[in-house]
Amino acid sequence: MRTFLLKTEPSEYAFADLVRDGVAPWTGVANPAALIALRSASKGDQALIYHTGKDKAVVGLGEFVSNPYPDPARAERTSDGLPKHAVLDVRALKPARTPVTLGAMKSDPRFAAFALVKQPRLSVMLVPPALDKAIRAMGGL
DNA sequence: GCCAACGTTGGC
DNA sequence: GCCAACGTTGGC
Repeated sequence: MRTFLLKTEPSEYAFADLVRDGVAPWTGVANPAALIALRSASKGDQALIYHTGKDKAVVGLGEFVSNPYPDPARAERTSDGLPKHAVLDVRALKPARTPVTLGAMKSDPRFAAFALVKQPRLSVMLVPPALDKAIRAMGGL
């Protein structure tokens, strides 16, 4: 089981919406690096859900309940003829007891090399196990 | 195939 | 609301 971080703008789709929906396809990933990360996920992997905008914090935990599959809403193909956009179904597991803020991660030297901090605009990334543990400990997840 | 112009993301 | 960082687009 690996853990990924998924960014979302809460005014568009918040963790609370995922809790309400139970399971939802994680759509809208267009950035190539984010798509590579998303395609590397599999059923059973977990996802730290991060709110951009005003919150700027990991606010909850989810779990992938499918493997990546082509986004049925997007017809674009790569030059190889493969579907360009991928989607996974995510199930809400639980909210963070305490949101883990970007500020808290930035001020913690363990996170210095973390993609969330180092690579602006990347919306899907693998979370290294040590940082996954740290975030879960900090957030009560 | 380069790269200038433009668009988007997301923290500040 | 601003703008830095990065992607994408399109003319050449």
